[in-house]
Amino acid sequence: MFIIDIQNKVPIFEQLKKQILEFISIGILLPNDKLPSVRSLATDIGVNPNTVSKAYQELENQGYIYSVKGKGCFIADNQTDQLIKDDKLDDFKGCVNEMKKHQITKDKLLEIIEEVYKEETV
Amino acid sequence: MFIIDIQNKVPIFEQLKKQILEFISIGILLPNDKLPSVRSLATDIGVNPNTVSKAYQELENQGYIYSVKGKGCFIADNQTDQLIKDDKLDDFKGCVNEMKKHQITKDKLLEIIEEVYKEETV
Amino acid sequence: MFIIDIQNKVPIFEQLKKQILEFISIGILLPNDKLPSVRSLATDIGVNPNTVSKAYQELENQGYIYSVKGKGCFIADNQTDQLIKDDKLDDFKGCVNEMKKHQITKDKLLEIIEEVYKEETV
Amino acid sequence: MFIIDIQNKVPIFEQLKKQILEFISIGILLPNDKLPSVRSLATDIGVNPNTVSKAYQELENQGYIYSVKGKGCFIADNQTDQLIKDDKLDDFKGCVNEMKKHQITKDKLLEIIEEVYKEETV
DNA sequence: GTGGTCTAGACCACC
DNA sequence: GTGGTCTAGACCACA
Repeated sequence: MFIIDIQNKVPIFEQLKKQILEFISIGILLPNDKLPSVRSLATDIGVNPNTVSKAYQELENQGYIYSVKGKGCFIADNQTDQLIKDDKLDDFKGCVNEMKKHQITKDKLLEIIEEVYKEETV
Repeated sequence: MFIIDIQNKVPIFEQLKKQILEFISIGILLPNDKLPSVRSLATDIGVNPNTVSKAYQELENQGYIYSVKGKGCFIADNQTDQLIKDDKLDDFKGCVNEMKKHQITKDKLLEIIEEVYKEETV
Repeated sequence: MFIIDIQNKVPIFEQLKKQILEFISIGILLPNDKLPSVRSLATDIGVNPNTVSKAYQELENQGYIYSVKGKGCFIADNQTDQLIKDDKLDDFKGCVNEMKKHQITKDKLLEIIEEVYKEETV
Repeated sequence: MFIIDIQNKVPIFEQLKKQILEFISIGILLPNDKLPSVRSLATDIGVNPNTVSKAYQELENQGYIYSVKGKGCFIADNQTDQLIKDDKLDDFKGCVNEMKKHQITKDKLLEIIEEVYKEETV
């Protein structure tokens, strides 16, 4: 289910977080769905349990999931997917600002958006 | 001329690289222009010369500048500004792909672009 | 395993890079093999860890190895040995061109090649 | 007459030396020919006179040229061109050894030599 | 434990 | 003066 790339510079726990958020955003993980246990997920993707634990803890601190002692971790229910999308849009805005700083024209950006959204989803 | 934020988590030498690339991209630094010397820039922005040196060396390895022992560092002359913009556009494309993955609509993105490009440049 | 000559004018980190590339080329170091840790190698060959680190980082930037924080450095897996050999052959071509410029005859070169390849490997 | 590339990593005085040796090797500069004066050559190619002087001094130390006070520098006459070619062949031998170390086959090298020597001289 | 960044201060080659 | 290399020793993030 989860794919992590050890060669990638972004830390493993961040990759995990990102994928979980993506699944929530898309609707694969719904509010109150149970996440895999730290230990099982760790062995599944071949990483240290501490790493999975760190990802879960950060997600919990940010309110995207909640943990129940002795039961596991679950997706939070308060418009989580919308919060995630807002975060992502903030990222996008930052990116656009970068482009503007480099004096890249609006048209170039629109062109790229058209191109990306025309492609079939893989 | 250069502003670095020592508190920021992004490494100082990366901040430096980014600003130099920005200046090239905008046209403030033109091909064959001389960059400040390692030592002078280091004292200017209050960091160790090694840190500036690392930034310069990485820029050189990436072909954006060239260094001449005993003379200084200079902006490379091969359409450097265009190469930088292309790199940036690649970043943007990656970002748009991210948005698409999160099932964010094209309209949202267009909206944000309009918003950013309407603002006065600071 | 690695031998560096501190007297030599070629920088230590370059000597290191060269030997690592040689080992990859020969097949002593295979894709995804782990390189010695920065610190252990540094003490082994009696240099500063920063020096080893610089060698590793340059090899990474050039795509020959990849590093994972908290785990170590590993040989890259994309036909790295072939890429290195191609680089070397480019060097050779440049060298032959030099000889031609100096109006050295082809026969002289062939003679030397025979001589070198006849010798026992040390 | 002389072409120096400031962007090149090899020091200017080395580039100069190399070109003078090349001209001797080819026969453009003959024994007892006069080399341009340090100052005139320096202004011609736009470098510091010290740099030209250093090149000349090293060539003199190595016996390729001789200087006469108040008159200038001249090409030495004792089989200079042959000495240069021998030096170059030593370089070539070193290069071939490098190739052998990387387990590159003799055939590959022969192939490249054929290729280079088939080309028209530019 | 690992690699990555940074400082302080030294020495060298080149111009 | 310039950039390039190296050491010693520190601190951080990641696993």
